[in-house]
Amino acid sequence: MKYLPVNEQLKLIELGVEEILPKGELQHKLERSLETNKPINVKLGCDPSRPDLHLGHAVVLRKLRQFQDLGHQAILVIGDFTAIIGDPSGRNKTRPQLSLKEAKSNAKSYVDQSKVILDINKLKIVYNSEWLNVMNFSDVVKLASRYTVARMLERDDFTNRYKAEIPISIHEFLYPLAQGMDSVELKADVELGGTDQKFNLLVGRDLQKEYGQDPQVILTLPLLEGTDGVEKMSKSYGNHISLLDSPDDMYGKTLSLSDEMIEKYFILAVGADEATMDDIRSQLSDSSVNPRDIKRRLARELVAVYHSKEKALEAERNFDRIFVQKAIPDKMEEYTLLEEKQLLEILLEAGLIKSKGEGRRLVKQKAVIIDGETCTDELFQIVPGDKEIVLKVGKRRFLKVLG
RNA sequence: GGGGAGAUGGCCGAGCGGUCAAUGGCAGCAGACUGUAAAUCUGCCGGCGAACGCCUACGGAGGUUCGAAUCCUUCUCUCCCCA
Repeated sequence: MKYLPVNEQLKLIELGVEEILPKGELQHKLERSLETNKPINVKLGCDPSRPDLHLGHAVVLRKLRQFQDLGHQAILVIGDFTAIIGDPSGRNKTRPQLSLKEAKSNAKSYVDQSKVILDINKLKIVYNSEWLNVMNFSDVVKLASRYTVARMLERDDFTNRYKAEIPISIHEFLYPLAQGMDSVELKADVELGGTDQKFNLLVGRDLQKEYGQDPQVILTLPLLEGTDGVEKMSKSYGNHISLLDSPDDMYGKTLSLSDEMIEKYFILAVGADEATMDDIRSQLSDSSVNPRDIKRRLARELVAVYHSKEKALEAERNFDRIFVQKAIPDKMEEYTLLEEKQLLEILLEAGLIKSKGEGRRLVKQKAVIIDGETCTDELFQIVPGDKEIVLKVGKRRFLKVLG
């Protein structure tokens, strides 16, 4: 493997990064790697407590990919064991604990999805239950003795919860230690994570020192806010753009972002280079350019990254048809009607509404459209006929009813 | 071990025997305006039912009462103070 000169590697690595601690050490490690012609170990832990990945995860995954492209060894640690503890980071509550089985099955789909970003052939995938699940109580005691309560309480989230009199369970203190053991086990040179992971990453560093290892360099990446532009992207906040989202959804959700997020998304989600960013920034500050058009470009590029260029253009055409010309999409869910049925019944079965109560409300609010006509009758019946009927609920829920 | 406080809808938080499917805020949804932006305004916001209404719900289980989120018993959980 031929490596780039250290300063060039550093320049790339630093892109879009929040913090590198300590930076000098990273340079050191890279220099040594160059001299010995050996890759450095770059670790990224993932929490398989949710089965699907979104753009927030993509930020760190892309950084890991970058290390792969630079010729280094990327290690994806599936935190199947740590998921049964539940990461307390950034939470004001104890996390639900998963069973090892649930974690494993989530992990599977996680790895599948990460193929979009990572070079799976060069990726080392490990499960931390391999070493954590075999530790016995005395091993845990020994491990726990290497850290103090005061240091644990340095964490904001613990301090805040403690002050707010919100419970903190003892096992939550074990989370950073467990994650740190991963670094020891893997002899990680670098560990990546979101800024909310800083504490956990530093604990890994400390533990490596305790175990006589060369401590890892920690590299944190900014957290990407979700479509609401406020909270960090998370499925539980419902503000995420999933890597599995269809091109249409991905495009649409991107356009619903607030303008302030455009720049950040270009850097973190698209991975735009400096030249592109200069261009984006100058357009954003130019009052004659409508931010919407820059956002459209963002949406196109985003879809192109996770799907393809063609899909991106198609998504844009669909979007324009639906939201600009207010027409109907050319592809939509279909429903085959066998007998006369109530409209609400159909919508419920097709999943366009959550309950009939919701459906009634929507009809009252003039949000249900049948073939372009606003429906005002909650009890409307649909009879199977020769021609298809298009049902629309709200702005974006469509259903084609076939007779 | 002792003493005190508390557990309410997705979240925060009122209510403290009927008028409570439960004030208010946030989030969400729909409509208007737009660029599926922001801001703003309006409406909705447990389920079933065309509707009178019925069912489920104020940590769990019992009980008192014509009637309980509200009172009692007990269990579970949390926080605080003392040892």
